[in-house]
Amino acid sequence: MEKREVHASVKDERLVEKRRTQMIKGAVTLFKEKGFHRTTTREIAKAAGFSIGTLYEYIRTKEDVLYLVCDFIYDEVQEKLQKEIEQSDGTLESLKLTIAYFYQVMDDMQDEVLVMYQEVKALTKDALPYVLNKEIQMVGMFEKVITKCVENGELLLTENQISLVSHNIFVQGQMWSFRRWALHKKYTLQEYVELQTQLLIQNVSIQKTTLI
Amino acid sequence: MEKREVHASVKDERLVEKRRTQMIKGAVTLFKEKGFHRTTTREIAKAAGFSIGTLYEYIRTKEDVLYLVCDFIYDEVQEKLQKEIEQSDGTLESLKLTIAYFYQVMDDMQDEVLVMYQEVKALTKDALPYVLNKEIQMVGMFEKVITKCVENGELLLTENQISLVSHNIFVQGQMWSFRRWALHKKYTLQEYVELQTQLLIQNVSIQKTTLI
Amino acid sequence: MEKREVHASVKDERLVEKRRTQMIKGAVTLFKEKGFHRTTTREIAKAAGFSIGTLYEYIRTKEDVLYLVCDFIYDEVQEKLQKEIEQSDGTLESLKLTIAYFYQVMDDMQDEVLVMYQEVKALTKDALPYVLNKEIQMVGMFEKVITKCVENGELLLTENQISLVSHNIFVQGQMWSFRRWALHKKYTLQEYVELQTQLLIQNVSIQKTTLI
Amino acid sequence: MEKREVHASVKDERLVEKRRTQMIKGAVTLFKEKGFHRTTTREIAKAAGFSIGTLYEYIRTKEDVLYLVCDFIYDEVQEKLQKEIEQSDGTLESLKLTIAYFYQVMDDMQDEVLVMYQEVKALTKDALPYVLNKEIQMVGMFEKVITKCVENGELLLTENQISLVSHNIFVQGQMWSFRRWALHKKYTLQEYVELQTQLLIQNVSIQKTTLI
DNA sequence: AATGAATGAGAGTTCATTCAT
DNA sequence: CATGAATGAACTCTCATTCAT
Repeated sequence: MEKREVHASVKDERLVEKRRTQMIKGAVTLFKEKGFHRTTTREIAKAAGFSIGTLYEYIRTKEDVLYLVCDFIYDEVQEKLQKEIEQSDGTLESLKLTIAYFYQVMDDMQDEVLVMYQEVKALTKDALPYVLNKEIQMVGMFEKVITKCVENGELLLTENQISLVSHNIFVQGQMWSFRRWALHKKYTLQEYVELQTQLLIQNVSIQKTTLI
Repeated sequence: MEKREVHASVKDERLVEKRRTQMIKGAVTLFKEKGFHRTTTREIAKAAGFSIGTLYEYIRTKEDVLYLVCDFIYDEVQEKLQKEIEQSDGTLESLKLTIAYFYQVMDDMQDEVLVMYQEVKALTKDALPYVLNKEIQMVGMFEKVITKCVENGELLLTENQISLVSHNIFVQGQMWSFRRWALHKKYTLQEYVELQTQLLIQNVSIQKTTLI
Repeated sequence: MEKREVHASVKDERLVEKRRTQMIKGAVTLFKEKGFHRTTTREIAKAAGFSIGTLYEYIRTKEDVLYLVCDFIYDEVQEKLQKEIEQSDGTLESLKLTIAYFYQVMDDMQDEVLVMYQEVKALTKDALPYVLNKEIQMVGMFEKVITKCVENGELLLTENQISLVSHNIFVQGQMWSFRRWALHKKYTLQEYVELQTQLLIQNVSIQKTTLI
Repeated sequence: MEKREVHASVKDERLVEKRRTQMIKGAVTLFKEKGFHRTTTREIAKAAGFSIGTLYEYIRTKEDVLYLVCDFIYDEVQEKLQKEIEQSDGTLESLKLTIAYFYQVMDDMQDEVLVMYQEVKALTKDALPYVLNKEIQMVGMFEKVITKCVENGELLLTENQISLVSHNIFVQGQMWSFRRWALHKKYTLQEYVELQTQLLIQNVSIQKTTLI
């Protein structure tokens, strides 16, 4: 699925890139604080460091900002994850590392994740498919790694199970952000990763020792 | 934690109850469709079947509606769950039934769950604690059932694990609503319950047979 | 000029009288506190000790309340003044007493005077003439007393002067209410009366001693 | 006492000044006609010649308009009076001229005076002290002029009397506006000035001739 | 390319008034 | 006669968007 183009009046691509980066950075902070709907375009412009007039040289509507923010966050997460996943070799150990890495990214990008998670529904109908597609892609990445493990004989899972486990991993990564009020009190990131990994993987692995 | 009172100008408690039910019902439909922020008070009044003036006889601000909706949904879910959980006897079978029942409730109340899940963050700061407390209570209910199983020797879990598993169950219940675009395509509710239960419980149970 | 009739649905004249007295009393307190426009009909009803529905059994519009309040205050002041004035015998001494008495009434009815003075302009166009007429009557009362003094040879004033002095006396009586923030700090009522009387009367009196 | 700043979103000070002048002019006309409470913000905007949105670029609340109006009128009156008073040389003649000039200003600004006089009480609690202070200042100006006359031996008045006479002058100036329904029928401005001056000054002056 | 003043549709909320009980 | 729930017109204020400079 191709990227939705956000119209800019300004021609200089370099400048567009630069301004949008400023914009996204400012917007994330604001959205985290007060949510998309309670944030005004003026505030976004100000946080980005330019005037309201200038803001509208780089977007068409306020929702474009939200789209750009979501798009940016997905890309960021996906890019990071991609690199990690390419290194995965189908061993249980590498799967664990991938998951740990993903949770670490979720922790690093807590604010962004929270914003995205809470505000996607505010996207217009025509931006939604693109965004859902992104989610599918990301879940797909986990599916790929897990499938490798299964093919490798390290895990015993049906296709349906693979898919659901992937969803679970993904959502539990987000959970670290959106239920931080409960989880951060009880666990450090390390503990959280450790526990979730135990619950998710160890138990679905082919238990060699017990089988003997 | 005591309930936050929402002020009503109308004295007749019966009537207040009745009107608020109408209001909540209408509001849920609208919030599901367009979200809290895009729904106007006039639309809420109309959906509830009375005039804008009447609406404001039963609430003080628009956010009161959101609070009432959230409060109602929590109570509904909790009440249903409570009954089920009281019957649980600490066997694995009854735990499975409890989870299945919870997922069924989540399915029955899909719209409500989605709304609540997406709009809680729109609540005013002073309503949030009450709502988070509700979540803690509900997670606590699962903790209780699971603890029973552990004490019964049916499961082998540390306290930390019990807590996390409870969070997972709860979130995976909501998942069925908020990721329905992905999950409902792949699984029926029965399959979803079956799969999640397998992943969650069977693997953490004390595997009697394999231990022999 | 005849009294403007305020319509009441209730027939029992006694009751109407009673209810309106309650109403006026409550309204004065409220109007003093927050002004006519910021006072709601509900508040008036409550302060009067009955329901909003009952309030509207005794008036037709909110402005009727204001009219009744103004009418009541004028009547009260006028009645008191009338008695005093009838006793006036055209001596300077009795004029002074009349003025002192008037200022005393203004002091006793501070709240009412303030309300009336500040809210008359809120009266509907068709109530205004009646109210202005009341003012003319009251000024006229002073004119009469002063004229007596002039005829008695106690004062030397033209008709124009008599009229203006009467206005001055009247306004200076109100002043004691509406400039209380300044005057009450500096003077007691006695001092105020003394000083104003000096300035007003002594100096326009036929100065027998100095003429000798 | 420093001026209360009324917030404007617009930066250009010149423009703010200009727009506010338009606003005040329009508002005075409307307030005179229907009073502050019966005038809507839209009407004010329209009378000022711009949209409701623009109005709110220059004020924060409707009450700001009232404050600006009052502030403007006080400043206007005070400025005019200041110039006149500086020229006063302590002779009775110059005092008379000052008073005459003040009454002339009150006549020129009839509408404004009426508005201010009738609507000050509608100001928010936090604007009131500033406004009362203005009144004190203006009364103070008269006190100064009269004191000069006393020091000059032209008048024989105690301090208390000076203060009260100043209040009287001030209120009688306003009277010309707020009792115009009675006074304008009977007197021309000249006559009014003449009569009030006689009553106020001639009689408190040291009557040289009669003392001989 | 950047600015920010201007716009006005539309939002939340209030409250005088009515009328069935 | 008394009540108070219901009504909706009207109000203040906000804010996404435009466009002349």
